[in-house]
Amino acid sequence: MELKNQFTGCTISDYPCKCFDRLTEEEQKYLDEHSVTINYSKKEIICKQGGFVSHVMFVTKGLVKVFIDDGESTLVLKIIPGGNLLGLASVSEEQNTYRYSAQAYIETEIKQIDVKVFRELIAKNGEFAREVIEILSANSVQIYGRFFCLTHKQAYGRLADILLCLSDRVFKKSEFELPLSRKELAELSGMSSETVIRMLRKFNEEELIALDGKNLKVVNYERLKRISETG
Amino acid sequence: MELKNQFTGCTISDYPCKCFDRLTEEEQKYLDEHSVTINYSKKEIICKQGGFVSHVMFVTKGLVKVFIDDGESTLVLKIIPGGNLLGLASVSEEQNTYRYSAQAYIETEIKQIDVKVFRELIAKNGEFAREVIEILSANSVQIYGRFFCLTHKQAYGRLADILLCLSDRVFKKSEFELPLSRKELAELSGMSSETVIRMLRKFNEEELIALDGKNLKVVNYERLKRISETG
DNA sequence: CAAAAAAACTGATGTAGATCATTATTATCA
DNA sequence: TGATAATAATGATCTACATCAGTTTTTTTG
Repeated sequence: MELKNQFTGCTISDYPCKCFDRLTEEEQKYLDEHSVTINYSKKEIICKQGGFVSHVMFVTKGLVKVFIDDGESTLVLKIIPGGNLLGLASVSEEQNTYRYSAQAYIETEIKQIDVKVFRELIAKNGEFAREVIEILSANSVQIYGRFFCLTHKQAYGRLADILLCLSDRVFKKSEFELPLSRKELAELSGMSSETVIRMLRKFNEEELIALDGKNLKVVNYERLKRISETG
Repeated sequence: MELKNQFTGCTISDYPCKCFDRLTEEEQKYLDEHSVTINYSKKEIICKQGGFVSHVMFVTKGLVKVFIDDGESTLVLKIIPGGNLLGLASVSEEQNTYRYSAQAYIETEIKQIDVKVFRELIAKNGEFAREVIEILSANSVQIYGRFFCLTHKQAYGRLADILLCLSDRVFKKSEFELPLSRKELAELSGMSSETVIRMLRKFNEEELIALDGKNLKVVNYERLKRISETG
């Protein structure tokens, strides 16, 4: 009976990017002709908040941090693993500048798609447009959840959320090597790195996780989930 | 030289809703035939998070609060004055339930548009689809700003932000009658109502605003702006 | 219009998590 | 490979804001 909604602070949307399936073979080819693939190494900036938009990007592989900052502090909007679009909001003609920055957490491959071509295809192919709208909508929902998480949950819950997100959606296994530093993890869960460190230790001591340096294993999924839900 | 980006916690997007202008006369008529206008009085719920989606809504006049909650606390995503779409994310077929609730702050008139018809028009009319994408993108940008504001600014800055937003975008004048209670104002700026009350008094004492009950006047716009920017 | 309820206000107290200061460890590089 | 820098870890302190507990004012309603 109890209707307890839950919002995960999960940083990625779980809606798969299917928009390219909607293109005809010809359109696919046209798009490919106006695309180019680039590699970024760890820490490299992929696009900069405020800079002119020229491309919509597709993350082929890797892991990308999408964030905004005001010169003093940083808010991570989401992280994008391979198989997802990046900078989709830029298809908007009103927004000729990027509203956020993107940076590679690890080695990352990006397919840059000419934004004009992308726009053309939207106007021409209604099914493609529809799928783009699906993705934009899913992005909104993801942001809402993360927004709720960062504003209304306490630190333990936020950290639990991020760990579950990494395990469930990014690496898709219970044991993995953390590609993020404690500081990056802190930024991601909206707290200080000292707090992250203390809380990770606590989780480790209570055997919710098994942590050894960068190696992390989710041991007690259920309790972690409960912490994520209760705060 | 200093590139100091600013994010307003402003709760509404300033991008005008122009999508209906993209419809042909015939399409307009078709849409109107599948729309209906409803009036809501103060505090009435317009749609409920989790409920089935049947309509996209257009706020003809009034003021609407869009929020999510987990049964314990509430996060106001945005407030929507007359002239804007509500529940646009619902055009997504994947999301057959509302991801947020909406409630009237004051007497509000809503035009309900059959979501199926709305979707049809998107698939049929590329220009319409493009404009819908514009709006979705603008919404994202607005949410990012608010997200940043609520997570990174301190209480004085958040409150200043909201007051400026009300003055600049909602009422479009420097003196107006607050339609929100202190509690609602608190919810909107992500703090307790006691804190709102104390801070409003402080703003009043320092003559940044002139406050008398529900009547509010922005006196020192510049300083309020500075407070909103610095924290 | 009196009584009840809700909203506004005020002061006192508590606390989650930031900040600061320092040491230990790991990674980087000449 | 040793020197240097970055990251990780830990304890002590500090603070912005919430929470609590109460009073006053305004609004609602029978």
